[in-house]
Amino acid sequence: MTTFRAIRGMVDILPEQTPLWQSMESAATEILSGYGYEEIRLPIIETTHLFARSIGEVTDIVEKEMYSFADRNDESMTLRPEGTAGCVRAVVQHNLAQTPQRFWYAGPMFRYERPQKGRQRQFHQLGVESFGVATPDQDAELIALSRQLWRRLGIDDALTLEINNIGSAPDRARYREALVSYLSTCREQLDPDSQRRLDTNPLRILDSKNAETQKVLDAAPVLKDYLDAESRSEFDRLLTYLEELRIPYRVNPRLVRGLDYYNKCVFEWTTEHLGAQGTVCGGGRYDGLVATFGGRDTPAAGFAIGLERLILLMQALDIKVSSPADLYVVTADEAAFRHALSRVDWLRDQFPELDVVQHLGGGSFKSQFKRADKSGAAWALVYGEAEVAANKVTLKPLRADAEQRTIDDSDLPAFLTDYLVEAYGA
RNA sequence: GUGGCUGUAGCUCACCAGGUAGAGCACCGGAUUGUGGCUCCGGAGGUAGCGGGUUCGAGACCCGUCAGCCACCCCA
Repeated sequence: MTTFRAIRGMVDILPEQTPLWQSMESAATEILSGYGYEEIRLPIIETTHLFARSIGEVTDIVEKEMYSFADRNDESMTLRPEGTAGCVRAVVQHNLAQTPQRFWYAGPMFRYERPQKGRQRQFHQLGVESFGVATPDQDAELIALSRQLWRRLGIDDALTLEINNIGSAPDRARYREALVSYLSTCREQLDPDSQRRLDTNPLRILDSKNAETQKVLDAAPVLKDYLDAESRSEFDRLLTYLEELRIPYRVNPRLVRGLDYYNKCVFEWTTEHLGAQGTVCGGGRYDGLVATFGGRDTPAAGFAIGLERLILLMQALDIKVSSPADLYVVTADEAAFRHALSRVDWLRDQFPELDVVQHLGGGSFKSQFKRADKSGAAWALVYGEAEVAANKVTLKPLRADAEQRTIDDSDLPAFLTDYLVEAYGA
């Protein structure tokens, strides 16, 4: 007999965890719709070409991290490693961005990496994308929105904003040339990874963690000196907006994102609490991407949140949520169960907001009450022989320190109405 | 993909020059027969990740493999 396990890097989210996920998701969707962002749902599989084109042929994601396979028609398909490419594809395909648009989506992403804390092969992202606004007020809104979410979740203090201006594509091309010619003179002093990147993706050398490499970089040309006046003044405006919003930030001139489509403002929210995988949220502007997918030239910006990392952070900060039941129904025997069945069913119709757990599987009153206690329910509804005979029900408080009482069936709705007001202020 | 550490009950972990496994929590039952939470008593649950080797004998030693963790790398 073979036993099965989830495959490497694919993680089950168990019922114990889902309340935390749900509370995080509902906070996020509330905030997003509060800002006027609309949900868009996209396929998990796209053609391989779509990702290679947008993320970049020589990026690590495309070179070695994609789950790609030939479908039955021998076309190369890929499980999406990120969401922006598919979103932009949909925007172009359906011509959605004739006027400015705000979208969001959430779902699983796939990258073939070595699993680690905060890094899985299937993980979940919440993506937020906006199309059609070229000015930095859009970047500021995206950052402010994310900060609202951190506040709502109670993790605001644990996150810091890093931000950088990587300029326009032509700016970066000129800088790239200067950087390559400088680094080529001291190629020997670079770590092997950086040497390789010199030919493929030189800007990524900037955020190398290698100490020797960083030393070499200290004397390297600075990206900022190659930026045009427009992107500089836009970046300054963005910083002004952030100050207006009282969002602390750190300008990190070596913050370079690993996806080729970014330009101008890029940012990351990072934390110290998660070890090496400390980036919880990352994004920036990608003004050229819609056009490279064949759409009308449309400015755009967005970010993605790593949801597992958010959950990990909430757990590190000991943030808990729980939603125990309201009522737990205890019945003495088969006859009492049958008696209670239609009454409980009626209750569910009349009070849909109540969480009612009915005890199943029989057992002694004692064991049923033990379960009732463990369910976290506020009240036990007890149907015993006496209650059934007299059309009554016993209400036993499980949380509060009070006496149980027995009331007529007909008084139960009034009791529950009062309970709901008391418990939820409804 | 590279290097290091780890892998014993559902969970957190112990034991032992190598002589065929234990604790706490959780779970189930009981302590005058219609009542939980505390306490006490009892019970169930492990082919010691998997495969191979050394040995009279291995969970303990060796090799392989799978998985997790940490760092690199990468990014969310």
